Amino acid sequence: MTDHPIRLLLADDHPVVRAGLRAVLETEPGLTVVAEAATAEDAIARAAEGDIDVVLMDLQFGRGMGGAEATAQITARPGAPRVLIVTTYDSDADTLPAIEAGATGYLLKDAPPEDLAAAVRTAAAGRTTLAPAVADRLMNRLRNPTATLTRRETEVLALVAEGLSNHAIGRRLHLTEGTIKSHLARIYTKLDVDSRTAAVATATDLGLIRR
Amino acid sequence: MTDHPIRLLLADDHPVVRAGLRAVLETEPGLTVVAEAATAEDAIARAAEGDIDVVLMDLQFGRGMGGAEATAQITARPGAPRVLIVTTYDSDADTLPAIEAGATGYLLKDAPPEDLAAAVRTAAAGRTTLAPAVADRLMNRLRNPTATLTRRETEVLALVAEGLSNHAIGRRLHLTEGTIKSHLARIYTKLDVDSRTAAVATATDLGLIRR
DNA sequence: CGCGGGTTCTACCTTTCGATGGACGCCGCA
DNA sequence: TGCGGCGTCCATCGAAAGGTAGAACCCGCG
Repeated sequence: MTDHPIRLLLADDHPVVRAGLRAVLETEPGLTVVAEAATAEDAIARAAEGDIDVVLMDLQFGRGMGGAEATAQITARPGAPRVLIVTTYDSDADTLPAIEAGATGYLLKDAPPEDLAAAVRTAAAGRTTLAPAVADRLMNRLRNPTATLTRRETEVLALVAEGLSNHAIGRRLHLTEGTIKSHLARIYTKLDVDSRTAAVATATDLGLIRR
Repeated sequence: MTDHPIRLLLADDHPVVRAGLRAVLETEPGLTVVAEAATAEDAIARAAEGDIDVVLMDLQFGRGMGGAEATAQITARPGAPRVLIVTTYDSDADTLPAIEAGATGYLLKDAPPEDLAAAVRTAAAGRTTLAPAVADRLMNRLRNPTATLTRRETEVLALVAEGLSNHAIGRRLHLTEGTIKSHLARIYTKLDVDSRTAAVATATDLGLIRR
């Protein structure tokens, strides 16, 4: 631990949430909010100035870059601040990219204030805090490794999820209908399902495709 | 306008959001936060005490009742406070039930603080404020009236969305496969699609089924 | 009472899908 | 260098789903 207070940057597109984080964290001894950012781009620029210890980063910004990519860019620099994800969502599709991007912790916004402050201090020290729900998800991920789809397969499955027929997907991707069927067959075995709708259902559950 | 300050109840399961709303609204003259609730059930009980003018209500609570149902129960009583929805989401599936439940306004959490305060004053006066995105959605809804599915049809479509085959759906609902096909045919014409996956896609877009 | 709408069912035909098997090229590893 | 695994691509055939055209039942409502 250093002897100066921990300096925070709040990155969230919701003014109300920024005000709430500020209100909660500024009452804590040893914590100071020195800046706010309403977009991911602003957060990157502000974090580069070098006077920040911990960034509290939302994942979903209304427009522009997402929090995961911003996290990657912030942590890429030498001497970068720690990034603590504070978001509402805990789906697979969100948590894993954020953690891969170099986030030091992952909290949900329903966390009580004392947990939040504790996580900030932990992050400032370089150690990791995970929300229980996120930790569970990661453990499950390690226990049953999720089927990983190739680029082509996810591409095909995404179009299936939009309701396109095999023939239409083939035309869209400049492939034969037979090829689409072959890709789907592999997808079915990987996801352990036997129909396109079931594949879409489990893939969205696993966060393999959007929606 | 009355001469006493407008008394507010904050109903949101996120402590950070409650703190943010409190910080934003208490700096406004003529507004007082007199209570907070972390669950929909608490909000109903607190609103029944009669000393509240406006309830700021989230739609998504972690567990238990949702904000829409809580809104309905609060506004059902005589002399009930106004309910202003303040939420992150603006999907069809969320907005319409809330408005039907008697909400006086619908804001998104990315609203700037001054809009929030203005909406609270408008709500206290009994008039409606809608976020622009929500207003757009309602206008579109009026222009192209959404297909309405019967109970049976939504039931069938929900099972389709889970990946079941027509035969499996028939067994689940104690119906013939032919009946399922008949229901689906009607669903397709209503939604103007021609496949089960397309039906699931547009139905989820329209908020007719969950996920 | 008649009428419309929701629900259930039947039958036949066409289209699409899913299962299977095979082929080619790329890349890593022996 | 050769071999096998993997991603990609294609074709064939039985099974499932979709299109069409009915018909009957129940129930609420004018």
